[in-house]
Amino acid sequence: MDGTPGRKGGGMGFQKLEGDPKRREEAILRFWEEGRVFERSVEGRRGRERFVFFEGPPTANGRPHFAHLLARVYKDLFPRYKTLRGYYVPRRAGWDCHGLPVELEVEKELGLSTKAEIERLGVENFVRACRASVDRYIREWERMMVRLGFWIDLAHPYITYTDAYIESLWWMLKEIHKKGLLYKGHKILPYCPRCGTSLSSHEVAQGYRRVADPSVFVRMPLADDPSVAILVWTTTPWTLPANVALAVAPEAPYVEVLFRGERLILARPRLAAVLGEEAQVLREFPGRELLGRRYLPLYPLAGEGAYRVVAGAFVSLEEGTGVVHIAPAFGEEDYELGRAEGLPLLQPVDRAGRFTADFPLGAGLFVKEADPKILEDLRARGRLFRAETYEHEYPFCWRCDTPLLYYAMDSWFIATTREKDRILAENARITWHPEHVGRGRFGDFLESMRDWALSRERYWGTPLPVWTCPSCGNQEVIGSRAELVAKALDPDLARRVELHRPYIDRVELRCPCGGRMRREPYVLDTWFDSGAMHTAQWHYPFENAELFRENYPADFICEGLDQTRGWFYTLLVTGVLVHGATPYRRVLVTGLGLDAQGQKMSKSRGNVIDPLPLADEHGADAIRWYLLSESAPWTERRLSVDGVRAARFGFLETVRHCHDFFALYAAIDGFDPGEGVVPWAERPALDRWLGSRLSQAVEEVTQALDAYDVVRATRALEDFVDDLSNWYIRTSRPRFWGEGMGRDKRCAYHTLYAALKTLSVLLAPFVPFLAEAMWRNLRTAADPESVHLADWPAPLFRDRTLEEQMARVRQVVELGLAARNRAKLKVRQPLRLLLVQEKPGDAAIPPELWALAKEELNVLELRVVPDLGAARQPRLAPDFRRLGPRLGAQAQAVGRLLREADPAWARTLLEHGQAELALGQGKVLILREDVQVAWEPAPGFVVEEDAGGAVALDTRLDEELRALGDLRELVHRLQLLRKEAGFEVTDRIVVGYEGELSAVFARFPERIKEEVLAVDLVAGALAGAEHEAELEVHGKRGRVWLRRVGRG
RNA sequence: GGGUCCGUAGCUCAGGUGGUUAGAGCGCACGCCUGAUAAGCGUGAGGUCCCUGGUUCGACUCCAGGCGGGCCCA
Repeated sequence: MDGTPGRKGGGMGFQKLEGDPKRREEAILRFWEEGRVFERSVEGRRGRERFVFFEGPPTANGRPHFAHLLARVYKDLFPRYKTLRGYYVPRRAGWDCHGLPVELEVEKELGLSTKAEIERLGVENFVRACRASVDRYIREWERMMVRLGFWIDLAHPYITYTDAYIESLWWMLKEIHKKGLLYKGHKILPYCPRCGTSLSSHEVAQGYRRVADPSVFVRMPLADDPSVAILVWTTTPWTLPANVALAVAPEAPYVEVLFRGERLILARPRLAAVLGEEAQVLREFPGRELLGRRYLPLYPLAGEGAYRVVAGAFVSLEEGTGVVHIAPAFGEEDYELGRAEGLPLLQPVDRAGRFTADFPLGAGLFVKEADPKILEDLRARGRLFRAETYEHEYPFCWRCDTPLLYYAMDSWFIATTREKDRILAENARITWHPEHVGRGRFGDFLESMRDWALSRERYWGTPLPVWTCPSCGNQEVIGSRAELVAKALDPDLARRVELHRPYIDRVELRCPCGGRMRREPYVLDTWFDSGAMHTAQWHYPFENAELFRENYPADFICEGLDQTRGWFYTLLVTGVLVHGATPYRRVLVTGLGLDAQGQKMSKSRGNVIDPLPLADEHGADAIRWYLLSESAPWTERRLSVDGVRAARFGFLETVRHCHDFFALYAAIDGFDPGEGVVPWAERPALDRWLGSRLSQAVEEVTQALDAYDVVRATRALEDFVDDLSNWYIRTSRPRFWGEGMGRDKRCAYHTLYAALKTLSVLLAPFVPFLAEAMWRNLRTAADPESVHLADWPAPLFRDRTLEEQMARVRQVVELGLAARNRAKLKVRQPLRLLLVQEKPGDAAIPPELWALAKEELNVLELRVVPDLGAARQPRLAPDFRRLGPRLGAQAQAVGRLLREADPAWARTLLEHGQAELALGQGKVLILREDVQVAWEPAPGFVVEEDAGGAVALDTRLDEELRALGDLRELVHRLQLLRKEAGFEVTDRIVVGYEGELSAVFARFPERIKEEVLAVDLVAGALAGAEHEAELEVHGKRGRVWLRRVGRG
């Protein structure tokens, strides 16, 4: 690695890891780049079974933020994991470059807001700006992906704006055309007046919002009897000028009522909701009686055939009045009905969403802004019955947030509905995580499928490859550049033209009739671009037929829930229509990213977190671990910086400390992993336990990842690291302190080494930087250079008995520590005895495991006993229901004596079932049944008990224990002084002492020398001392001097 | 209105197929340990497991209904 000032030890030169996440990760990034590690991790598996991953291309129109990372971490995790498992996992980046989002960004940049302004600037200039904008954002994304360690081939991405990509899209469209599924139609479509184009259903789906709209009831007086009015309801008053008919349900009951002096007609089921109880029903009749009745128009813009009542199958009796206002230009049902009924089509609104001169009252106003004016007018003319507001979901343009209008438009469609069954059947073959999205949300969406409105009247997009002859109406769908050249009037132009507007529009085709065919001036819905990547990324079928075949379908894709209607849909549809089968087998759906307040994190809300500074502060690994371990991928996530910090300090730093502990001693001892390996079966129980736990971790992580259960995998890793750090290393520390390299120490080294090395591989897919840093430090010359080039580990062995025994011992330790805590006796004070109430299996636990508990609890003896009788004493409570009747007046006195009874006497009673109690001059015979018993600790004992067991701690101190306590305390102080003096852990010293403490030095000279690495202890002041201090241990004062004599 | 998910400690979240006393991390309080040390550990306080009803010997868990929230669709 880089210049970490680690201690160089033996041959391996183990070092502590760089502690600063930014410096550590940047060093790893350099290593990866210089060593082409990603490329090698892929190429090294060439020839093995493939694991196919498709990258859902980010839209290159904004900077990446924290919420974007959510799917990204899983998109990186699984390919990395599969690579370690031995699969060949090539994966290329992709960039979604076309479409409204990009145009919008550029419009903002150039200060444009209408299509007219774009035309004035020139489409060529505009399109050039779009490409430049895309290129700029791609670089931002690349920067983020590199820094966070997302491994994907950024050098060879698929880019949707290239001619090659576009050519593949043309080929696909032609295939779809050949199947008769491409058609031009005239339909009512959701339309964005600001962008000047229609939108497809999956685009509309992105933009629903809850809004308050007017809720308006209007009177429509009958032409032949204006004293009676039909009551009509609408939430879009601006469509009223285009009204040409009213629709009723012919079979439903309608009523004419008297309400506050006027006569009104509405559906019977709506009466109570609209008019309350007040209305008086004059007559009831079926809706069909109203058919053909004429009414007085609000605005008489239409001529013949308008303003009559017609039948509508869709009329709802659940809202409004049961009479629906019909404006064929502004609603799909209205349009269809208008065609069927021969109603005129009024279109008083222009393409920018403003009223035309046809409707002078609102001329020039945006329709929604005209609402108040229309209402005011209707009120003044007595036509307004009631106006309220109404909260409902209304679609807005998913990009520019303009309310969408429904317009009758010419548009090109893909007849997806004709292949619906096929698409549904293919969806059934996809494994969804979570399962309910595929069946519920996505399945439902497929069920309600509509034909895909494919064309956009815009500029920066894949041009629709359809040419039409103005003279004969002949149409050609072009499926390749070769075909274009062959049919072009100017083949030379066709050969070199860029396949974008405005260039492509200059290419004209020769029509058999002799006419000059012009291109239909549309571009494609950009979702077609990304949805077609399964094919277009290879420039198939013009190139790479083999690659295409090997990579279809993908084994795994992963994107956010918002892609249900987006990429998941268009990918599936294009795949099924063109290739007849689903393009992906398994999909992992990630949830929305919210901010700390629970608001969706989005650029427009301004609540985004920039991942790069966060990565620099806590590390990309911390971001990853946070996202991966906190909760299931598909849950909605509140993203917080605190969570990232917690992931770092709660887990990653613990891992690093484990590694650094090893590195510290391995360097001192010159540990060589190739030497003196002791077979696992011959190692101490503690080591075998860790080996078994390690194997358990390997099993669990493997199973969990195979099941795509990431949280379970991270939990298994956290549990293992906790055991490693808080039990294995904690209890093994003294094993690393001794001189030389004895057998036990060797076992400890090899065990810890194996655990850390395997751990680094297990961690590699999750936290690739830290794992790499560990691996780089731990690997031998025989190991791959990078952990990401290693093989996934297999479990070594499991010893479940040993795992259970260790769990039991740790439980005893917890109880013992709790007892100490209760007794307020610090662990540094040695105690005589811990009694453990025996549980099944205890007898089989080997002494070396119990020894760990003794050590941890600092007791001289640990004894497993059938019961804790010796440590407890009974306390009696008299049962007056028995004593009263028998003893009468004496009962109270006896009761008092029983309560205060000597424990020894009480024990006799319990053992023999009866005992005599001295009462005054006489005696009373007390039976076992006469008392209730509560057990309390005997003097000198503390008993600790929980569901898992019970222990009793002997808390009595004698002279020896106190002396040992003094010793331990003194040693502790001397260690602190060593640290204070800045000595290395290997420095040998001489200690001088004087004062009351001399007694402790004199009593335990060898123990002290050993513990504090002293070669000599000298009574009195020490000449040339480097450090000197006043000490007090348990009331004994004194003075000590420390001096180094050389390194060990 | 329909689909779907969620509702568990102050916060963020776990809790196959129903089973003693509902957990973790963070935060808080108290303490411990310290040759991993600008680290580590333990203990404690803190819960009507959204509500109501049902099934059951037993429901956080299953069923029904409701309330609240998110996303999506009409």
